[in-house]
Amino acid sequence: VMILRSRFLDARRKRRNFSKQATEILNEYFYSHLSNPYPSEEAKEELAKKCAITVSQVSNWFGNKRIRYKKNIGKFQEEANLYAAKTAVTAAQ
Amino acid sequence: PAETKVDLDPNNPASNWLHAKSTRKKRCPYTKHQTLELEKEFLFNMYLSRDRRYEVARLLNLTERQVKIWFQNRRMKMKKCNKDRPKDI
DNA sequence: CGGCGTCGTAAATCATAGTC
DNA sequence: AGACTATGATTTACGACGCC
Repeated sequence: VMILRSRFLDARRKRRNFSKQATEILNEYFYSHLSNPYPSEEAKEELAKKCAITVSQVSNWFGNKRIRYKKNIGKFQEEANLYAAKTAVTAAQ
Repeated sequence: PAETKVDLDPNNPASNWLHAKSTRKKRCPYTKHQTLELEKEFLFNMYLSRDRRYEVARLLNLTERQVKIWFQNRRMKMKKCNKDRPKDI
């Protein structure tokens, strides 16, 4: 039992990348809240539901995204423009 | 008029959400031995008395503050595990 | 007031997935 | 296959705030 338990916990590190749609949703939120990319608990829950992942995973994603973005804004410029354009189109209609 | 340089801070992207005090100690991963002993102590009791904390810190060559924070983090970890996996195995 | 509690996070690091 | 990069998760260390 303890072995099974520990294996389950270790399995958290055997991750799979999130789906393309999930990453899309998270990025849309991140780049449309670039001035304050800190979703509230409620917003996290909604994102988690839409992405079919856990709230913890949403928190992890934003933590990683914020630090990696800040560390190299240039590298994310193209991505930033892409999502900025996308949300602009969405807002337009 | 090139102006091709990347905007590290001047532009509007507004990365005002910077954090991190300059005085913050760099994260220093603990050794297997330190972690194992801390885990054993945690198994014994989730909350540490002042005396016990002093002893553990001395034995593991950590500061009392580090031991205190380790226990705080460990309790949060336990809580998070319970939240992500409510059911029993 | 002082010290330890939780909560949310930064930053570094880990471990594996994905790509070339 | 192997080296290298991307990415999700975990580990230290605090700041903010709460309670006694």
